[in-house]
Amino acid sequence: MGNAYNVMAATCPSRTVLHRIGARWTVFIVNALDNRPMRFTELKAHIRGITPKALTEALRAMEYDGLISRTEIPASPPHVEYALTDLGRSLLTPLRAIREWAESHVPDIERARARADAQR
Amino acid sequence: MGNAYNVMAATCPSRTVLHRIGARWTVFIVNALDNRPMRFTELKAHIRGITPKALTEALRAMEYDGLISRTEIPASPPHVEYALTDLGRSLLTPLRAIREWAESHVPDIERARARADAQR
DNA sequence: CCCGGACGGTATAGATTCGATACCGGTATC
DNA sequence: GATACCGGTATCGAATCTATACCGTCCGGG
Repeated sequence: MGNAYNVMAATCPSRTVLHRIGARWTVFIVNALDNRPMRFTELKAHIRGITPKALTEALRAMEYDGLISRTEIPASPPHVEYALTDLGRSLLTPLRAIREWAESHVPDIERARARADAQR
Repeated sequence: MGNAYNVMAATCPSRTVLHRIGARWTVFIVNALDNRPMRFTELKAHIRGITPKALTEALRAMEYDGLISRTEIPASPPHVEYALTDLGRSLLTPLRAIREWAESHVPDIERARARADAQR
């Protein structure tokens, strides 16, 4: 059956969805939460180079879209846990594929860039 | 075998690769060039809402990275054709998956957003 | 020869987002 | 009481993206 949505259409709602998936840190967060929930500082340590502001914004946005859940745990000391929702977990396969493509094609891209640089 | 690259490392070159894949228009362009080369204006018409500047920049960047090729065809009238390279074609499968995820999960995301909005 | 249109872009300005850095309130531990 | 960790905010300047207007080349028609 055909799909009701088409990202190529300027005003299609799938555009905003795609925009969120493609946002700077989404792929990192989904991959990081792959096999267990994590706390804020844990995520920050795991995803090297992310600033707390960027992490906060990404987590809030993903929570808003139902990709992750934020749970305050009233233990002592209290802390916060972020976890993938079912919806977020369904993103895991495609985003893991993206991550793997990136990691496995670094030499190809670097070769292409070097060739392009040399051409001038 | 383990991978030599890891996107979670702050300075890993795979970061720049991932950044390019995740750039605003890459997924659109790769999907558009799926089964045939296209000309500039054709791409612009196909990817609704993209500005010529954004398209130019995205195409240049993707050419630099070896994902697409740009060919000036000296016919009459002369024109320009953009096509996926082998490397670009290898991105097709993961990026098509992303597109399909976006198109098929619109209702889920919209429900989540509505629920979050209602909560306040 | 001149006009108009299609093609493949540039130029410029404004809005938006991003990153770096510093700071902060609450809780627990020493 | 001092110190440290957690989960963030605040602020500001730099980089990026969008909208809009414009442009040179080539071509076909009149």
